[in-house]
Amino acid sequence: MARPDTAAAPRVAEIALSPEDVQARVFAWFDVHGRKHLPWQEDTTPYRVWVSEIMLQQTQVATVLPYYARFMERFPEVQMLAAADSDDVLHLWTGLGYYARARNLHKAAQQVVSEHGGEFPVESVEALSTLPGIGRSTAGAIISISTGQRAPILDGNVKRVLARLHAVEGWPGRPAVEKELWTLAERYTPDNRLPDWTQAVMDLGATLCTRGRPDCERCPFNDVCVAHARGEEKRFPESKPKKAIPQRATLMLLVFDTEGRVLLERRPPTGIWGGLWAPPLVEDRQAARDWIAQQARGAHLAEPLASFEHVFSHFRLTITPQPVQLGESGLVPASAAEEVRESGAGQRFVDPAAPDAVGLPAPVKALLARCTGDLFGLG
DNA sequence: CAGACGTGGCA
DNA sequence: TTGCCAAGTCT
Repeated sequence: MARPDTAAAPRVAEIALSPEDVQARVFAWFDVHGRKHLPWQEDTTPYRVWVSEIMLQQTQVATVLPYYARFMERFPEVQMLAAADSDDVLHLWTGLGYYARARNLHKAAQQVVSEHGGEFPVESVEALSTLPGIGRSTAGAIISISTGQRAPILDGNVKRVLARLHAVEGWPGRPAVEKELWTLAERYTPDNRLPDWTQAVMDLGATLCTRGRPDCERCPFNDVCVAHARGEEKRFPESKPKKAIPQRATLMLLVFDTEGRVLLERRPPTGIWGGLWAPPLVEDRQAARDWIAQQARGAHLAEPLASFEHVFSHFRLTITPQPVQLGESGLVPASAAEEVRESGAGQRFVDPAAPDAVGLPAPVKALLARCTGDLFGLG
């Protein structure tokens, strides 16, 4: 009679290969084509692997490389990271994005030192996952790479490989689909060579089974891959449902002191650019006037110099820089700047030419460079 | 569960 | 120029 798995479109198609066969092919491919000399592969302590895995979340290897080098030079051991000032950690993360990763990294380091005697709890995925910023996949990667214990991973690369190999229907962001992929990841995870396995499956996805132009010619599974057999490798994994992104607008107050330095405020610990430094952001001109009345008496607003649009994955932000002129003529009287400077904690002036001295969001850095140039041009 | 959270690369 | 998305986790 009609079998349900062929009558209705199956969510997951099976392949004519045992897990042992799959593992053997992956290892054979990895031995020839895998990446074996990335910086975090040289000395696979839990700490070094952990830092790399956090940086690599939603971030490509080429982007991470320089950040990882600077970070490990500054914080070679977890104790040094735990003892560091949060500004130093954020500074090293400037430009990498997803700054909650840096905040969690710092917090987790302190937990490892204070609650685990400086040793990462790598005895289990569950124990490791209690640290902030470490989810199931990152825990699996750290454990398998640094200890060799059997622990599956499911990052974007592995999702793509498995979704194509088994023609898994649905967007992997949906929990039900992700669950199917975890089941497959668990099935194929071997009992030996765990560090190689974890690196190999990610390499396969990152260098061969890529999103845009999968190189099926060179793929060790091109004879069994269901998506490839259907000529639909580009259709898997299915993409996220599109949604119109909302618009947000904000004014950025550019307050300068007599030395041409710009005022920064520390942004709230949560939300966009959380914990980083940026010029004060306000809703509208009235809020700008209120801010000035409170922070720098006697100042007045000038016209905006330029506008800047930054597109995040989930909203579009229009930033209109609002220079604040203090006093009657020229730029800023020292007395007024002094007033602002002393107005509260969480504020500081920095040289726009060297904004990297503190953690600063990339778009803000670009905007500052433009606007200060314009402003001084008026000079 | 669905949305929030960055940036740079690429077509 | 615009849209999509890359080694995910947290709320």
